[in-house]
Amino acid sequence: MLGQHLQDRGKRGGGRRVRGVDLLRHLRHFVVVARELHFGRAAEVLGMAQPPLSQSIQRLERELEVELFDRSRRQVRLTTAGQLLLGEADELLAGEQRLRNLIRQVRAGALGVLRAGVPPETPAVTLRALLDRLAARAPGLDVDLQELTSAEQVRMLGEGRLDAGLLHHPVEEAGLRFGAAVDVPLGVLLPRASPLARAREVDLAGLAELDLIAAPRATAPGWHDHLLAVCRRYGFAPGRVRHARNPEFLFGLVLAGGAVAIEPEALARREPRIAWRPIVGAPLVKRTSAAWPDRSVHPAAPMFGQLAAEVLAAAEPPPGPAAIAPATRPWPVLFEAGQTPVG
Amino acid sequence: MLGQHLQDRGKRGGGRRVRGVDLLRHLRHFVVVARELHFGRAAEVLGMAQPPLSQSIQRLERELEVELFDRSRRQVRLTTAGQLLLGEADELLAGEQRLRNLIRQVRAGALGVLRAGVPPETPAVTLRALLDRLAARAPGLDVDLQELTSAEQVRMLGEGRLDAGLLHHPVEEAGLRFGAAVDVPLGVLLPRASPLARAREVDLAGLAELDLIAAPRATAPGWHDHLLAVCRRYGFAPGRVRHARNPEFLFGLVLAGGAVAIEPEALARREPRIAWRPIVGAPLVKRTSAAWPDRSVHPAAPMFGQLAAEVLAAAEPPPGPAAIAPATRPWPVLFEAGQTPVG
DNA sequence: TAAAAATACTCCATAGGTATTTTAT
DNA sequence: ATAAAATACCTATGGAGTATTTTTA
Repeated sequence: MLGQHLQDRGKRGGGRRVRGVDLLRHLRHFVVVARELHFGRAAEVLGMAQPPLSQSIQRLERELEVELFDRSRRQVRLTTAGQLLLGEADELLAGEQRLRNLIRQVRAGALGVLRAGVPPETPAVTLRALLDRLAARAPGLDVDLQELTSAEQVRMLGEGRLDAGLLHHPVEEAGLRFGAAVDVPLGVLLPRASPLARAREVDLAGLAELDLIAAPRATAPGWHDHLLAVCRRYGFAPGRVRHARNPEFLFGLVLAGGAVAIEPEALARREPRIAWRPIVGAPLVKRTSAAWPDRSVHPAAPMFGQLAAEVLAAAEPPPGPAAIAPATRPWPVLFEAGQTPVG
Repeated sequence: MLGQHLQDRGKRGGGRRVRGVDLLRHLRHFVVVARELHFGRAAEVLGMAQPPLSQSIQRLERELEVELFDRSRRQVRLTTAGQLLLGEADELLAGEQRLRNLIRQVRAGALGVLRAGVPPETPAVTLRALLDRLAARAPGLDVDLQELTSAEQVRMLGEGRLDAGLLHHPVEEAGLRFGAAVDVPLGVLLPRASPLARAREVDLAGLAELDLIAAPRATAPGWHDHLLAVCRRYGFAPGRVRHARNPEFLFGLVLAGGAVAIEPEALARREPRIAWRPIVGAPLVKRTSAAWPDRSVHPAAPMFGQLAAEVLAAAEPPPGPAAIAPATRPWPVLFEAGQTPVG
């Protein structure tokens, strides 16, 4: 059996595929033919002769085991399979361009500075962990971390004055891409002395007539609207909304009585006189994720997003590993009988 | 100049690249080496010998003109560039899998049925146009169009009982992907006889004390909350929200007086006794886009999304071509000095 | 019969294999 | 001294070229 290349030539169910084809090259050919619907012109566009282009498409069709064009008539037409492939092929080729652009930017380690925003309430340990991990993963990258509200980050990302941000959802802005999100369950902050603090859980409807303490709407408008909408829906229509820009003032308002805040448990731990109680039915979570612009992406922005998600998830141990949001990668592989070609 | 292969061999700024490399193959190699951090083991995983793997990585490094690994010590380490490439490479390879899965599903034209949802208020002409285009682009595809509210669609998409939907934003649901969105400006529906209808535009604050007519919240919770939040912010706190499930009842409530609806202009055209007036500052648009599940994507779902966006945009002629939402493709190429490799 | 795609063949560089050398611990 | 990667060299095949044939409107 030495040196015997075992090439079972069974046509279906194990085609021999000794080496496979250069898929990206063939797809580049395919999209041009699909656009021109004429092999001769397409070959001209591609700067090659017509016969090898015909062969290239044939190879692709054999590789994918599907007919892409209908050449039964004089006019070439796309088959349904071809139509569907065209969309995916465009995406894949765009992905190749993204990758090459990324590398071009990063060449020679000239990463420069990543201007990144984090929410103002981020604890120092989280910042520290984030900076440490960035330094470990991308030596040579300078990180300019700034404390900014979600609204400020959205604005600065749009203006190109920020490369990446860590912000609170929902954000309706177009032109942004988001990394993995982390959901943190919210509860009610009460004075320990409050009668409401005696229960293990608090019902939002039971807060009626109290004021609500929240960051000013301009800080994160999407979140602010969502918070109020959910409160109202569950029967808590706050008499007034009191604005607190920092935790200290917020604690002061809570301790003064007559008002509650709805925040993550971690925040309450900073002030021993304040109790945190989950909300019945857990209707509110704060979703945080990294964001960066659609275009002119800083090469390290997605890495920042991934590390930020890891750090946030680690800072929120209680619900176990389930706290991490659905998609670690924005575009996961479809898990459907997919064998991984590996040669 | 006949047949003269012009191959300038300048090392930088135009490397000769007679044929280029099979990027996907090399990236498959790269990700395994990056995972194992050991060429020998990686070669074993890949089912190949170590020397060609070393060469493969070297070729990739030459192709991208960047160092990916630090082999100066006995332990192989990723460089910063390698770290960054790893993320993009994973995505690109995931894209390849998506593409191959798509083709596998579509092989032999066995597309089956696309179960698609559309909003109940969709006009018949729009439905007709959508079905016609789908039939043209994907002969052999059966489309099962159902009129469903946004909330129903989200639920059914999650349960796998729907392949694609056309729904109203915002939708916070995880596990969904969205196609191109279309924004339709909203205005106020008033009885023609109303004094408010005399002005060219209506100020939301001027509606105070009126009731608001809207679909029940359960129809599209995200949209409902957004609508009320914006109304309140602009000084229109409706005394009551009256629920109308269909246009006829909505018209009836408007004509009865004492209540207004906030809807697209197209809706108002169905009832001559009702006037449509834009809102000062145009603070409200209805954003509609197709959605489909993250995983187990029906092969025709993205095509449905694209066609739906085209049809919706065409049905909304006034603002010209600018009505189409930002990203036609979810992940556009970065336009940054990117030359398209075309050979 | 004419335009257009497919086939037949030739050539070369990439991608893989085996044997051996270099390097860092 | 040894594990591990790099280098040297060989082979085969995919991808592109030119010349020619087949096909359909």
